[in-house]
Amino acid sequence: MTRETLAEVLEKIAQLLELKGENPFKIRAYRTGAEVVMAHAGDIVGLAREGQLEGIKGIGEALRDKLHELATTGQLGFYEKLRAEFPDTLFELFEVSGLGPKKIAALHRELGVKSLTDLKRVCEDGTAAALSGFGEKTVAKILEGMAFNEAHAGIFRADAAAEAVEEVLEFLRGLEETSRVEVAGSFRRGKETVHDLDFLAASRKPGALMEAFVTAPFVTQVIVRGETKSSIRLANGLQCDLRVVTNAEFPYALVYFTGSKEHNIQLRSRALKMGWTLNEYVLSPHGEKGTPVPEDVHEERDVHRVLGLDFMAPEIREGMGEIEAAEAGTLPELVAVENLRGTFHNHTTASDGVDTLAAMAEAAMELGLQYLGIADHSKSSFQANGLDEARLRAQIAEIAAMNREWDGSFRLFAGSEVDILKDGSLDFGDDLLGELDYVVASVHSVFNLAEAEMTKRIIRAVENPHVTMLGHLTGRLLLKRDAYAVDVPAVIEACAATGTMIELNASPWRLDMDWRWWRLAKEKGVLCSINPDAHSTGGLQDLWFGVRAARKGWLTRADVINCLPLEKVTAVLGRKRGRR
DNA sequence: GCCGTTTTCGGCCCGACTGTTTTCAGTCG
Repeated sequence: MTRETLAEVLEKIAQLLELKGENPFKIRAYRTGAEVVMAHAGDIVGLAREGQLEGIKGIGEALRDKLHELATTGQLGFYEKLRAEFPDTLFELFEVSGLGPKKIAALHRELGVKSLTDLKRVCEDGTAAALSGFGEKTVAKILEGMAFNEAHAGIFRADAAAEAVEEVLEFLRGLEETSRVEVAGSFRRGKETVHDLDFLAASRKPGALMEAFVTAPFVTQVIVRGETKSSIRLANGLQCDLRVVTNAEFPYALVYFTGSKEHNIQLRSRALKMGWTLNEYVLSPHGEKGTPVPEDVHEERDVHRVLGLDFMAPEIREGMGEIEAAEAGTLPELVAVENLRGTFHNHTTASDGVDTLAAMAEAAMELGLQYLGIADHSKSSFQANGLDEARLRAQIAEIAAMNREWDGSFRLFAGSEVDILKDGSLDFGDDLLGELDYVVASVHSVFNLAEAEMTKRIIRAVENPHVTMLGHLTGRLLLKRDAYAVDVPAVIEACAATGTMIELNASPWRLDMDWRWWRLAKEKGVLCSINPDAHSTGGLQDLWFGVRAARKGWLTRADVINCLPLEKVTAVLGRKRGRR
């Protein structure tokens, strides 16, 4: 029994109660319970088993008993009984944008809809549109939502992929048949989403290695089983390919299977010009009077070296000028996670975070950071329990008091993630914004403006001298919600003109602003802030995803404000206000 | 279903938007 399972069952119960149209506050109690279970600092599973959940806020008598039953027996009668009332496949419908519990319940009750297949049918044959509360537009929206999901089916965010990578790599590294193993493909290149995972191993006993791989505990399906290549599927549906080569082939194979395709094409044509032919296993003389092949190739960087190139980090291998730069010796020294000295844009229990100010600070110190910026939501973000003026002023005072305690060894910066309202004005007045160490301005509402209007709105916010940085520029949620319409280059231009930084939101759901825009931003002189948008202490770890995206955008430590040490960062935070 | 206290039950986060309605329900953030 794991923490995740406990929380999952509570969340599932909440969904089932929604379908039944239960009291919304009871439903919320189960949701809160699930969050509390996930966020609890101690051994929540052990406590549940021992019946020691007393005194945990959000877990009352009923949830206490249910968690105890679940932790001791692995089952929960109440849950099983609820589940029996609806088909399991009905839950797929919750993933469709525009469909909530009421509509799903109606579709199930009135039309016997049990699955996505049923849903599509009743939408297309007109029966859904005839239901009370439904209409043409509703049905069109549902079909649109289904099409979006279908278009993104089989794609996984980097966080889900990262967990799988860790598990598979650990397993493969533990095998005696494995001499070397790496993850390759788009995951290694730091892409924000992946279709599948590519693993590459070197071994003298490929047969035994393959056998171990296809019978590993994480395998739910063997798709292909061969001597040098096998494909399996994990429980979450992610496909993992393993290719096994010899030690001598490994550097070439790693280059080849890391890609990208465009990068590889350019590399191969470069090899041709030098009298070689390059494939996934070897570099060999090309044609009659081919060039003799260098022998000292043991690592990936040796492949680059013999081709007359500086080492190119996997993240920049997108065929976007990296080979030319590697030849000229002008590749940037990419930012690394160890370069980060602090970070901005983090939430606490004051708004919608699950950990306190003190806990967040503690976690930042444990990560070796020198400072942490707090930016809870502002009052218009009701759903996130945004702070009003009085609560924010209280938080500023609380932060000041904590900073006095630390005596300069660590610092919290008092900020706000202030809502950019529909017209581009901000949720707080300039007087209050002026009391903060820094301000992140973000759009959280009215996503459906026309591009010109949205662009104008954001630029107006950026022009406020108190806005230090722009939060999650496009509002996208990967695989869930597209970016709203906005002219990104125009916003970058405005940020450059006003001395406003742009956030690289490191949450694996966002990774916004997208890596494809950072080279333009850098060229314009816009500073980046890699922000985890952490809603818990664990969320600070998302910085890792942000750094990967920053590296894909060719950013160096000089381009990222939170690489600055504490003694230098304050001045840069205040630079925009100072230039008025 | 939880919490806090008024110690036995009432309050629990709010507003915009959309589409279906004709005054509001559902969804989303």
